[in-house]
Amino acid sequence: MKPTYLTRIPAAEAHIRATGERLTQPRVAVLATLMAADHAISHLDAVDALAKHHPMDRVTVYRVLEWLVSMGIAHRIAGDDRVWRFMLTAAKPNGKANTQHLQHAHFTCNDCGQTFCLDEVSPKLPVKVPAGFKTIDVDLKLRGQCAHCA
Amino acid sequence: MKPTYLTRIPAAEAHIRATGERLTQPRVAVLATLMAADHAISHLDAVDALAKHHPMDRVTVYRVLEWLVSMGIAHRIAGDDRVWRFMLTAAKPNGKANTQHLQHAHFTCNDCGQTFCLDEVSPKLPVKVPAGFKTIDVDLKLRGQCAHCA
DNA sequence: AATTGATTTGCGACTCAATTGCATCTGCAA
DNA sequence: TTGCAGATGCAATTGAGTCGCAAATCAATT
Repeated sequence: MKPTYLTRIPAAEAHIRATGERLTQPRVAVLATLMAADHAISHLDAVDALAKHHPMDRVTVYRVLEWLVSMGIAHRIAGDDRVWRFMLTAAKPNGKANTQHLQHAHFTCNDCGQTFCLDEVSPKLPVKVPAGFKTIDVDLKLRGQCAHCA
Repeated sequence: MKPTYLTRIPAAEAHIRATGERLTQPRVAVLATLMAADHAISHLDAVDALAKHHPMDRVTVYRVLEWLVSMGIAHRIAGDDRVWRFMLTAAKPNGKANTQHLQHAHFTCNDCGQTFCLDEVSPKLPVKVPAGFKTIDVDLKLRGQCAHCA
């Protein structure tokens, strides 16, 4: 069954409660929206999706998204169009759970424009940094065609 | 010797002439500025740097930068602050020429904020894409401390 | 050297994602 | 139930990047 906004609400509530922070309607609604998406969505995507079930101010959506990132529940991806996109930290196109936290790998489809999270990232980097450079964080971005558009 | 704006002008002129396109003052000045930088610079960085030797309209700088990218002379990097940064295609922190295909690997220093291009990128990707996904382009971004800030 | 015509540049106005300030509201604990 | 820190809504603002158009510039040709 495809996950929908409504079926995600209980899980969203539980997830937010687990943080120990305040449980608010906007937080539940935004997180449920994020959970219902199988790819990274922009702030505007979220506002549009929310308008149907739970309309709220754009600024609130920005702030909730930012809060979710600060809680480690979601992460932010810089798109080629200068628009942030957001995605659940654990979500993957194949539905597997997240096992590694060191690196992010994203795949953006040139045709439909959707961005997916990839797992199976090996800790071995294909690049050498110059002497004296110290790597702390890695972000790998692929572009091409997703399975749906191929 | 540290490359400066003035010493880069002849090389910039030659590079632009080699494209067969029109040789204009703004193109020379922007390219020389890019050549004088050992790291990726933003549009605003370029405008500020140019103000000293060759002030020009900020829109022109945008257009020249874009033109340099379309000519393959420079490339564009999406920063974490939603600002594009530009860099000579061949420039590397160690001065070596570009030899490999695994497109771009960049290193951004968390302390000074500068972005460098990395070479020695192997064509082996540390990630498996799901079945049906076809990778066309790759962009690898590292964050950490550069040699100067370590 | 002057003419011409296509490109490029400068300037102003504009777009749009994202942010900020502030008054009001709300979740939660006492 | 109440108090209040923290969250939300709304309006205004910021700042990178873009667009339209008139004026300037490059380079090919006479």
